[in-house]
Amino acid sequence: MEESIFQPYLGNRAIFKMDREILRPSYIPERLPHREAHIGQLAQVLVPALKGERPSNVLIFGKTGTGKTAVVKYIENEIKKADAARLVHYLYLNCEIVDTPYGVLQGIGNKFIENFNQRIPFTGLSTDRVYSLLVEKLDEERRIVVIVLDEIDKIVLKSGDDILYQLLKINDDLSRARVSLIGISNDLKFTEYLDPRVRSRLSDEKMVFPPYNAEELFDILLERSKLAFDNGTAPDAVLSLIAALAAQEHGDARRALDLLRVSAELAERQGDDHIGEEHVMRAKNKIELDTVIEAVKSLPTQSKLILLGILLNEELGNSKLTTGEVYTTYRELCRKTGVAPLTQRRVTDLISELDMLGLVHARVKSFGRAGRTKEIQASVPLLDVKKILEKDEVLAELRGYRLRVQTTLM
DNA sequence: TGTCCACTGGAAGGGAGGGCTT
DNA sequence: AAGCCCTCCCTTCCAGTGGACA
Repeated sequence: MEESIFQPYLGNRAIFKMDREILRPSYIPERLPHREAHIGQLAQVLVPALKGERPSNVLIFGKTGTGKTAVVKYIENEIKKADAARLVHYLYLNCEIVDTPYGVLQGIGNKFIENFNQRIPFTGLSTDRVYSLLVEKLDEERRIVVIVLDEIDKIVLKSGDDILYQLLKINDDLSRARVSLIGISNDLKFTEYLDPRVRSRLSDEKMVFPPYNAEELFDILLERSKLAFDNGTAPDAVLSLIAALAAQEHGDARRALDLLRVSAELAERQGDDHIGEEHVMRAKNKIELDTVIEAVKSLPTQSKLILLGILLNEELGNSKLTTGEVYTTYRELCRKTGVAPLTQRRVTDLISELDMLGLVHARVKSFGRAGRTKEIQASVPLLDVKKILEKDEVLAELRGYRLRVQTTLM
């Protein structure tokens, strides 16, 4: 056999029995422990579709990693297996990715157009045109169309509920096809932002997915590790530890599975034949740091400048800042790098975005006579993140830069 | 009790960049 | 080529505000 640089790492101690995809959250297993009841409930709602009747609309609530998407995908597979599957079109759209009215209509429409040349373009048409095209396509056949809108709260937040209103009354414009909606939301209060008409139509049926507790997470992990590993690779004690850690993070099964997968990868890389608690702890740190680093890397330059400004202040022992201070520093960094500065209004929004990404803590606080403003504090490891920021071409010239001492007094 | 600071965050709108239609 | 349309990223403008201090 030929020598290969991969040779030493191939073969001998493969810790994964099969494909490691099994431990990715996107993998849909044969059984979803502790979600049997939800599957049953949703199946019951959707069963009319198999008889050619329009099912009720459904609204599903639950925090991240509570199995919402998994259940919905599971049902999709089941429907495809059924005899009447031809009549039923089940399509899934993530509104965090397609987050504009135009995008949603275009996305749905294109699932019904096989001919590439006739596809709806991603821009150029008016939304009304796209809607008409969609109606026309849907109505070509007698069929039931179930549209799953995952992260439906995201689109409402961004573009309002007009698009939902339009989709909810699309049946009035159809003569042969029928459309049902399944909305999935992380945010329990999301219906408060909806127009009452939209709210009542959308939530014919409601389902709530509670977070998993530690025992339930343990069962999920056990089930998956049986598929992914040989006996003894992932001891119960390790699975319990992972379950306990993930239970603290609001019962997020996705976190639990990621933790198990990364732990296994670390063990494998180290040449161990089973996962130990130390792998889990290292995996936890690795995941946390990787998440932050990924988020920082993909920030636009302006946001990077803002974040760097906050970190440079922290370096000087100035860890709690006001919007004004952040903006002053930001202006200084813009001058140094020759970047055209944005207005303070815009920077306020970018700071809020950093907050939502979890890279900084920002909350409004009143200092009485001294005004009312955000109190901003970095929540990332200073040195690691600084190093990442300095890799950006524009920020590179700020390497080693120290802030001019502020004129503000203690 | 009222004042007043330093913003906050909504609203409206502009204009660049994508691309369709005629 | 001219005329539209949608989205993104920003700017301009501004009424509103929590609470320390006088």
